[in-house]
Amino acid sequence: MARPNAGTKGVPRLDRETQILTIASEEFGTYGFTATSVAAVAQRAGISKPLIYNYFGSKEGLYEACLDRGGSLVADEIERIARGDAVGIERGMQTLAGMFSLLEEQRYLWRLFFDSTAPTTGPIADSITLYADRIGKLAEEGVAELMTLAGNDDELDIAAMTSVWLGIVDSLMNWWVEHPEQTAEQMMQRCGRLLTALFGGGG
Amino acid sequence: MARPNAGTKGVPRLDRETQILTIASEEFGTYGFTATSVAAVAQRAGISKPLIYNYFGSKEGLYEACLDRGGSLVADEIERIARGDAVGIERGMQTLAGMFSLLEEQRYLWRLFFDSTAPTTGPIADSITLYADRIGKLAEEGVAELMTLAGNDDELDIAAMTSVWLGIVDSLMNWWVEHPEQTAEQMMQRCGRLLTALFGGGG
DNA sequence: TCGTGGTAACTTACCCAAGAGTCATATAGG
DNA sequence: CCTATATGACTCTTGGGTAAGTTACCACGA
Repeated sequence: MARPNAGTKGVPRLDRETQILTIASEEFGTYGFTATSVAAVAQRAGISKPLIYNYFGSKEGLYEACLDRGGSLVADEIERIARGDAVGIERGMQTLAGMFSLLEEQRYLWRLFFDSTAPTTGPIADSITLYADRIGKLAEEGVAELMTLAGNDDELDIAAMTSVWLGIVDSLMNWWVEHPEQTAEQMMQRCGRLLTALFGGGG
Repeated sequence: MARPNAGTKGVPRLDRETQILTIASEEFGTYGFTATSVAAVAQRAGISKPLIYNYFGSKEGLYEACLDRGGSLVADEIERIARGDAVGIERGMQTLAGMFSLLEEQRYLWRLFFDSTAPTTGPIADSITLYADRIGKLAEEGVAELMTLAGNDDELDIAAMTSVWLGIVDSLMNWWVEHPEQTAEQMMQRCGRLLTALFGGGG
């Protein structure tokens, strides 16, 4: 039977994998794990579904590969900033600045680790936990420093504040996704003004 | 053919609808629109799937009914607080207090309006927009007041800050869901301490 | 230079499970 | 006997996953 194009493209596996991962990350990050279909990724990549299964094994395998690529990127950057000597709010602002400049061209990446539609058991959950914990741990460390400066070392307070901080980053990332024309630099300046308003407006 | 229990329960329609809505709201709020199955709701209610379709027409109809019940509840409360004379951070804290005491027994309700897996077109999207806008508008009003006090009236700044504020509420609600033993009163006191730490720790 | 066979890249057409939605029918009570 | 309440057993679509085959290219011996 005629099978037009079968095997005619000859793209090396690594190149193809990279292309698929880039597209898949964007789809997963934009629509979430559940709402993303493997067929849609294949179509956007201009290839057929089985090729993806051939290279990544399953939808979960594909998501995991996306996580591994994006996770190291984000976690490494946050770790780099954590090794600096900024503390309290200043450390938070520097982390934001790092995220903005790192993710300017792939803002959706942030959402991969906080996707509520991803499986909660199995290898994906493990991988998410790995990176979310790595990110969360650094966040908690920064928050704990801030709280200590204020004389508060209640564990639940720190946990709640960490959750709030991650929520703030999440909100800003989502807002940024919805305002594609905003540059990383503009976002950073905006955050500075918001902070000023917070401290000057009603406290 | 034998159909055990068909029609034997005799529960009045309104009672049954209320029971279904309570269960469905919890499922939708906990797992999201997509991940919730009508069959699961039916099973938890101890009835069959067709009865739900008979009363609510479709899965979307069921979700819409949940939104209508929960939306008025939440939006009314926030509006009540907005009519008070608190401004700036104080208004934010009062809104939080209102949410905590209103939703103590149904914390998942908050998530109904910010469910990323819900349809983005059709009647559901309209209904979500209706309530999310009502809530979002009040949030924006409060944020705008705060910003004005600080001498900032940039529209994008206000929009971003509103998004952050809603993200904060969202984080706190999610954290609360994961800490069922915490009372509304404890949450409120915790928020007070977090605010203190923020202003005392690194600004 | 020319087969020729092995392998990497790739596709069509299918299977199958899950879940939304429907139909025809059954029971109880006024 | 008529209506409201209720159900078992379907259908149909969507989407993850697979079997089996096709094409291009390259190494290698005659």
